[in-house]
Amino acid sequence: MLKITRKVEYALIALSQMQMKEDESLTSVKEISQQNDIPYELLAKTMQLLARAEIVEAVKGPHGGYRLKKDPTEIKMTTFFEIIEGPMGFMDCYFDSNCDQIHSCSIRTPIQRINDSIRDMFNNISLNDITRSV
Amino acid sequence: MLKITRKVEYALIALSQMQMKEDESLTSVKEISQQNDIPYELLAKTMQLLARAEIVEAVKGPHGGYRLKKDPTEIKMTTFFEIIEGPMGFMDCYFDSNCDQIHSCSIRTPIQRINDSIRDMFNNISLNDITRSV
DNA sequence: ACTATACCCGACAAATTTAGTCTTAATTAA
DNA sequence: TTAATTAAGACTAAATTTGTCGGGTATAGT
Ligand code: FES
Ligand code: FES
Repeated sequence: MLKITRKVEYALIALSQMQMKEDESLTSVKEISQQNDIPYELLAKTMQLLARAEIVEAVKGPHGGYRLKKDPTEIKMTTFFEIIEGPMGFMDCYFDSNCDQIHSCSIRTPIQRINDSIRDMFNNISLNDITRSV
Repeated sequence: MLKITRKVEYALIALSQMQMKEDESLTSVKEISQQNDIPYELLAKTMQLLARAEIVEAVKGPHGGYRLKKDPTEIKMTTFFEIIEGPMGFMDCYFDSNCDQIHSCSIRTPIQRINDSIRDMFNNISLNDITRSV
């Protein structure tokens, strides 16, 4: 119930490796997947999500690959998670508000508070906090 | 990836309702499941978990049911979650430590930190913080 | 003693979500 | 032109969550 998914894990590993390299240098999916024994296709799709969100920049063709586009210091983990997995909520009732019991529900408010706390927490952790080498 | 499960949700609703009643009074699974439109069998199994963990006390026979056994103020949410769902970790590698990459893994330490933050957070929220009426 | 009502427990099945695969583009360096 | 790379989406497989079933045990009321 509080577990990171593979896609997030793979993305973090990838970005972490990219950050260890020189600024403008490119890293290919093949490289990362081989070095870390990550399924190529899955990592590829995940990198595409990051590219669409402009976290990384893609360069096609031979010797192509990805490089960082945004400063990881400026990216909140909340944002990062949602890029990869979509909206993040501790309970369903906040997104699909077609919950019948929404008026009578006794735990809605306190769960909402927890939800906010979790978001606060991840708003205050940057991508760089996880992917930096030091 | 950060979502409460039904079993936890149902347990919280149940405990919340029980807390609204008089101290020694009993509440049956049937009662809770009907009033909140929760699948009877699933709620029953969930209550059994709480009974085994001595969060609640079961009384068998006609007019039986459950009553609170421990003070909800004294129960950490971490404990509560783990009673219902088993060990809670942000990444698998902490429990089944048969991860090949555990030595070379670049994100292990930072993820560990997040894991600790989450646990800290839920160690500082009591069951009562969620189930109290006021 | 019998019966109805409650909790107990584990095995099963269905539904949902996550993980992984495959196929077909589009781009570009050499 | 060819090989290497990203892009995108459909598809399958595995894992997890959710819900069901069938048989127990205990006990209050009669
Ligand atoms: S069950 Fe939907 S708001 Fe509580
Ligand atoms: S992948 Fe297992 S410790 Fe990082």
